[in-house]
This record gives sequence, structure tokens and C-alpha cells, in this order.
Amino acid sequence: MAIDIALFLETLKEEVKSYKVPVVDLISVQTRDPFKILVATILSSRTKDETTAAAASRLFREAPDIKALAKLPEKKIMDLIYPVGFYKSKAGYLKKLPQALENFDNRIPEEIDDLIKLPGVGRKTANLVRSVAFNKDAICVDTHVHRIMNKWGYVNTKTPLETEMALRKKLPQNHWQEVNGILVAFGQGTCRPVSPHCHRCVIADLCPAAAHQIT
DNA sequence: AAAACGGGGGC
DNA sequence: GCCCCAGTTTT
Repeated sequence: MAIDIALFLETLKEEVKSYKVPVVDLISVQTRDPFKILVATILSSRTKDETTAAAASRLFREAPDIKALAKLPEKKIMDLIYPVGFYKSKAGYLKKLPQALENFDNRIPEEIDDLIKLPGVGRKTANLVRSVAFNKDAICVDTHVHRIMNKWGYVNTKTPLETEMALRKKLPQNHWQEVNGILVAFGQGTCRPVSPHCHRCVIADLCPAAAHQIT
């Protein structure tokens, strides 16, 4: 078993500050508007931060709120968000979003079960929105977090959902917004699935992956 | 040139 | 569960 998970996170905390800003922080520093955070988060899946930020910026210039978005043709949305990954699918999700939000009084819902019902919003996106927009103690398990928690031996799970449930019991119910940022940044910046940057990893000497062969 | 890749929907 | 969506990065 690796070091205590709280110490693991504390050790990484300073390290990841020098990294390229993950989308978790990127969105929160730009806006506190739940609508924009939701839209940007939907755009961010399978897409780099810079690409997401540029696309979101273009889109928000034309559609700064729900009402404006509802008036935008799907083709227009598609052109604005290109070249984020799966832009055709996402344009479809965003086109349907205003109507879906009518069920929630035209506001962004805060509960996970409600968020998941929105088009283009799965568990990872819902938890990220809860964390960033509403400052909830939501555990955002993307593929990086899932992989790293298993690699470092903090969980032994098959699916991201299982990881989320397991982590919920392992960690104090606070500061999850920061934890999400730390784990995502570490997973993308250093402890990457292919060619991890072990040479500059601050906790490489504690890594349970023998000779750093396991990723 | 080919494969991998920061999810989610539809079936 | 399995397959699809797409541009970008890595090998």
C-alpha cells in the first residue's frame, strides 16, 4: 500500500500549481455563472483546455445565457464550438439544453440526479459542475482519476462509478474542489497513461508501480 | 501512418 | 455491454 491518501494529496498540492491549468480551475477563474460552467464542462470532454476555452469564449459571445443559446441554430453552435472533440454531438446536446432546463425553472440544477438528466451530462460532468459551480463536495472521477487511484492502490475498482463510491468513504467531506483539481492535473501533467514524467514527479520514489512500468 | 485519447448517448 | 462520435497528440 502506498502512502496515506491525505499525504499523497498534500504532497501533490504544491507540485501541480506549476502545471498547465486544468479545466477545473480554468472555468472557475473565468466565471461563476453556473450556465457557463455547465456549457464549458460539456465542451471539455475529450478536449484540451485551450481548445475548450477558445470554443467557450466564442460561444458565449453569441450566447451568454440560456435564452440566447435557445435562439441559436444548431449549425451556428456547431461552427462556434469547432474544433472541440465530437463537436457535432455536442452541438446537438447544447441545442437541446435550454428545453431540458425548462424542467428546472430555467436554472442549472444542483443535484446529481437532476444534472445527469441534461443532454451531454454524465456523471463526471455533473460532479465537476457541482464542484466548480456550486462548491459541493462532489467527487469528479474522470479516466485519469480512476486510473491513478487504482495505480496508487487507494482503490481497487473496475468502473469510475465504483471509484467515486470508494473514494467517498476514504476522504473527509471537504476541499473536494481542490482535490479534483490536484488529481486531474497530476493525471494529465505527470502521471500520464503513456510516457509518464517520472523524472520530475515529486513522489516518484513512493510510486507503487515497480520500475515505473505500470501506468 | 496509426493509435491513443481528459465522455456520453443510443441501442 | 458495445459502438459511435472527431480533432489533436504521440509513437
